Amino acid sequence: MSLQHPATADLVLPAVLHALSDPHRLQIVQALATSETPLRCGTMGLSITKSTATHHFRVLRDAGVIHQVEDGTARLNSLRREDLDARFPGLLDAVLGAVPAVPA
Amino acid sequence: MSLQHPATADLVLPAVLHALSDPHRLQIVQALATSETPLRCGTMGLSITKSTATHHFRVLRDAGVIHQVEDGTARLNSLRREDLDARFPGLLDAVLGAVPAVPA
DNA sequence: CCAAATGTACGGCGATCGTCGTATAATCGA
DNA sequence: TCGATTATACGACGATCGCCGTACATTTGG
Repeated sequence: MSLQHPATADLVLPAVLHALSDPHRLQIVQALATSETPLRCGTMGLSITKSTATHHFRVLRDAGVIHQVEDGTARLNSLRREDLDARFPGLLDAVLGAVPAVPA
Repeated sequence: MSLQHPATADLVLPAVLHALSDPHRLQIVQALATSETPLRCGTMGLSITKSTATHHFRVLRDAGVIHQVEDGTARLNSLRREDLDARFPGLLDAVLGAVPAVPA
């Protein structure tokens, strides 16, 4: 049995924006965006406990920002780029472009 | 004494996204975006009490999304378009483009 | 001057959020 | 088989959120 993900048409803006409004979740999204391949939960350098990380991944998945597939004991995460672009054109790119925007 | 607004350089993405993650606040932002001139708080058809509205306007102002100037007993609200575009290029447009995206 | 209008401040309410610890399930490697 | 690894589930905690009612401050108009 696979994991629950909202359909593209069911993505709602407030939920997506809320999912993106947490620094840790933004870090996850950025890590996925800069990766060629799906990433496991434990490989993103999050400075939080595993249970908290699980919570954040769930928020992102429930909002439709990421897609998760089980792979043994691990879980492979990927960005739902096309779905987000289809539903909210330009939004993801704008957020990703703004994330590293805290230079010296 | 005028109202407190964060400087453009002090705008932070999570706070802005959080401010935009509420339907009522999105409604305010959309109303301001589609208006040629600044709008008073009471002219946006919000189905909430005045004190709740005050709260939402404060969240938007603290995040740097809107600008408020006092005008007699009223308060004139405007979008900080240029500041947001400078700090987070494309973000506001993407959000505004996505807002009416819940048709039948 | 007084009343109406506009919006804020304060306090309270239930709900959600972010965090954690502990316990648990599932898979892989020795 | 057994232990290590990966991640979840559950319950708890304080903090914040969204909402409201009431009281208040300020300005405008009669």
